[in-house]
Amino acid sequence: MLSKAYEPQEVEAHWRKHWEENRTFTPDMSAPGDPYSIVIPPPNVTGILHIGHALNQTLQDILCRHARQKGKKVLWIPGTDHAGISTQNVVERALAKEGKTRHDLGREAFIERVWQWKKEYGARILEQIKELGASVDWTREAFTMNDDLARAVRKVFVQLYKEGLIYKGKYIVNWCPRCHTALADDEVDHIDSKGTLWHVRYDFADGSGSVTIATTRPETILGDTAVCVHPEDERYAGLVGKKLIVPIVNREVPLIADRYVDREFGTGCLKVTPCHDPNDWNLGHTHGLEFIQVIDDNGNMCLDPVCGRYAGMSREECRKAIVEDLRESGQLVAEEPLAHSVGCCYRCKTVIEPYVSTQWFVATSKLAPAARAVVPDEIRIYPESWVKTYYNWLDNIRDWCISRQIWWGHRIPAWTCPECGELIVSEEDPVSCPKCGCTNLEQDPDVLDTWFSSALWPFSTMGWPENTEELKTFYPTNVLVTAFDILFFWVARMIMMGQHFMGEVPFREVYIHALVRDAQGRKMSKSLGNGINPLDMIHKYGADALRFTLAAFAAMGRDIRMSEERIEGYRHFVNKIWNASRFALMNLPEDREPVSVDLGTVKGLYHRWILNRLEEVKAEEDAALESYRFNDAAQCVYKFLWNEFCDWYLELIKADMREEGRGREEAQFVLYTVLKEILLLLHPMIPFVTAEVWSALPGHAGSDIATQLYPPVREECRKPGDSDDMVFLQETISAIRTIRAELDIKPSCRLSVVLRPASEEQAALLERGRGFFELARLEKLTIDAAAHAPKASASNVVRGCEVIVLLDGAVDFQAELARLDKEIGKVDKDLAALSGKLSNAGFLNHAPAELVESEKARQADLLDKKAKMLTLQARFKEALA
RNA sequence: GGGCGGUUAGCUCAGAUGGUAGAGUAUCGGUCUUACACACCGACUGCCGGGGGUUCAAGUCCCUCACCGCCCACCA
Repeated sequence: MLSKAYEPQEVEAHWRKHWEENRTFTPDMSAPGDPYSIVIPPPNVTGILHIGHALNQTLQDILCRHARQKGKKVLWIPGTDHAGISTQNVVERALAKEGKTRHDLGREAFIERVWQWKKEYGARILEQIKELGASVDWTREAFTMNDDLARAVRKVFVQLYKEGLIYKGKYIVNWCPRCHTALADDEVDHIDSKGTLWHVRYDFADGSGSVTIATTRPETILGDTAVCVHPEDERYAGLVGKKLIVPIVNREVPLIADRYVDREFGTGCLKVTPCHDPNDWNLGHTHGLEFIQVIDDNGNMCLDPVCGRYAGMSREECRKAIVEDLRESGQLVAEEPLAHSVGCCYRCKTVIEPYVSTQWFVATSKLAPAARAVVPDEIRIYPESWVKTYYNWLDNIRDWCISRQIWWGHRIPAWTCPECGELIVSEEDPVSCPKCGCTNLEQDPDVLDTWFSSALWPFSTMGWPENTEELKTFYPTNVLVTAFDILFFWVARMIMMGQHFMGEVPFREVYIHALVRDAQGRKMSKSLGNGINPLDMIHKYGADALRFTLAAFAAMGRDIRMSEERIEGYRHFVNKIWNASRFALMNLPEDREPVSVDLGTVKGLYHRWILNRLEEVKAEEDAALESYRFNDAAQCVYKFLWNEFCDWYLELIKADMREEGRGREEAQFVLYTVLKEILLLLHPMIPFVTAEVWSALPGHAGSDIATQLYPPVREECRKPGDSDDMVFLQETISAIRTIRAELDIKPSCRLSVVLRPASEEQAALLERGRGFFELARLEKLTIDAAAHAPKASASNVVRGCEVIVLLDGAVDFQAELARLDKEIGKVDKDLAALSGKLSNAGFLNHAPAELVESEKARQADLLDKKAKMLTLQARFKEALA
């Protein structure tokens, strides 16, 4: 027998182990069924599971489990990402504690150290994914630095190089002086900050006056090689072409003109430092300027003589010193505060330095048009609102800098010959220079951007470049589930690579889910310490409760504000499932399935009702999941189980269960059927408790719900008419309960009730449902249209049927009067709205006839109700008089 | 500077294709009615951000304003 309250820990551990040992989620390649596949967005090996992962994986798991139920052959590939910069940082920090740097170890030893670290901690995040219950195929676990993925990376690199889609060149790139590496444009975070705009006077060389430039970076003055204005700026008309003297360094530079300059900003006059600003870099090239580097790769002023006394200072120190010097020399004309955004390293938040260096690039600008064209016809993005963002990014894309000056990552497969300078790009390590035969080749020291290997993930994890069974069966994958923050880093690049190398998009659909925020709406982050740790939640409330909460709040296109109370709330739901199941098990045969009965012809109205509702819910959930409306799926089953199955159905069959006979057999079989199917409906969202209960069902020992199919449609159980009859009976019972509660009559006090049905049919229906009124705790029930209404009675009207509760002297008569007034007031309010509608010719002429009819019926019903209630009220008053 | 999203019950949020405003939680009242107090029965709460428009009908579609939040962008 199941314990009284659900205790998740043991149950979850048991099923996790069961599924892993039985390889339940490793697809049988020879099995029939359409393939369905997802690749997991690989979390960083350095990472620990945060709530965003939990959401991401829960949603994928729901889709996978549901697909299995629909008879599909499902492959969900797990794995991790080597996360170049961030992993290197983590290991470097560990080294720093030992007082060492990676340079003390040397490249090889350092990489060895990272692998060691990965071995030790890399499994941690995977363990955490297991705790969530993710039904991934653990036999196919992948890692972006594995040998087979490395082979894919090399092949892709070499081919793109040969096609001219990868090139090497000297450009100005985003440089993190702390991580000591180049970064891609999208790895730069722009953080708003308060800066200063300094206005500095530059004098003409011929002594004929001056211009004033505005800059936020005076330290780069040392590298100025021009001053630029807009060609049509009248303030500077006739001055273009003259020479100016750069302050501090006294360099003579030209005043040039370019339409790039914004006349409105600052003084409309711009100093040009081609080596230290991407725009100035462009100006430098179009105007043939001199390129002078003044800041080094550590963010310090170059030791080169050009920096003079500032050499060796940090950027910040130099800025201060130069401002002071300019102030002294009188060339600082003005300074004003300026709010602007500063580029920062997305990993360490250090201010980015634009830096000229030799890097490798992917010509994404050439790959972008094809990637753009497949949306929305070949790839559908949900919610659709992200399509625009996707287009916008691709339309403005610039080539992707893929080389990183770090050690941890896929080393670039390029070698240079020290003898003749030949550049060799090759899948296999070359032994000698094909041009001069030199054997002393040097491999490029850089590694690839982490996202380069991630971009291949959908096919590299399936064994590409081999033409594997997996690829043949499961590529392209069905859907990619991710948060929007990596739409660009990852999704767009996967599409490009998939198209280029597989000749086919990597997935058919993209589902962009919410970002999980804290209760104040802030992004959860380690630094804020506001994260809800999913593991804590799992340990406290169970994985099922966490998962269901995430699913229930995963409304499309909105962020989720997560708080612990919600998880606690849904823990109650999991417990409810447990207890409803316990009740069922107590009332079912212990060792065998109940005798089956024909569900299409069961007699009890409540059976017909619950079976009909079950059909509706099955269809509803299926439709919701098919269109990624996880919250709708969660909510419809939630309500069905709690408010219909538990609150009404289980209560109603208690009477049947008391004695043996046909009634009990019917009830047992319907109960058994409905419970089983509810478990199936819930299983994708709530895998553990459903698995446990399933295996406890009679005749189900050893059966695993995870391998069961979605419950089939039972057309013969669709009986909306019976269902509505049942609802009428429920409304009648509720009316009695409301009277009891509002008049403060103890539940233990059994009531006498008179029902005066509005029609023969209603009378028959009430008679048929007579037994249900036990739920209102009655002593005597009279069903008779002609029955006399005793004067001392409380009343209400349900669908024309008068509900009259006999009162003895103990009740508060004033309370009943007030209650009647309130009730009549409600009716009046509805009537007012309705009659307005129905007296509107527009409504009568334009609205669908069906609607007009039903509104008229409602009006008639309400008028009838009001009349009856007024009569009852008058009678009641008489009794008081 | 572009683009996107939000504004619904005290709180946190649902409300696909326009047709009587919902859930959890909180609050109030009652109940050990033998599956569940992680429960049950009932009650209460809403000019659906402001204004305008389309429509017989708008929380839902259009315009506009306000305030929040996010994303993108080479404002020196």
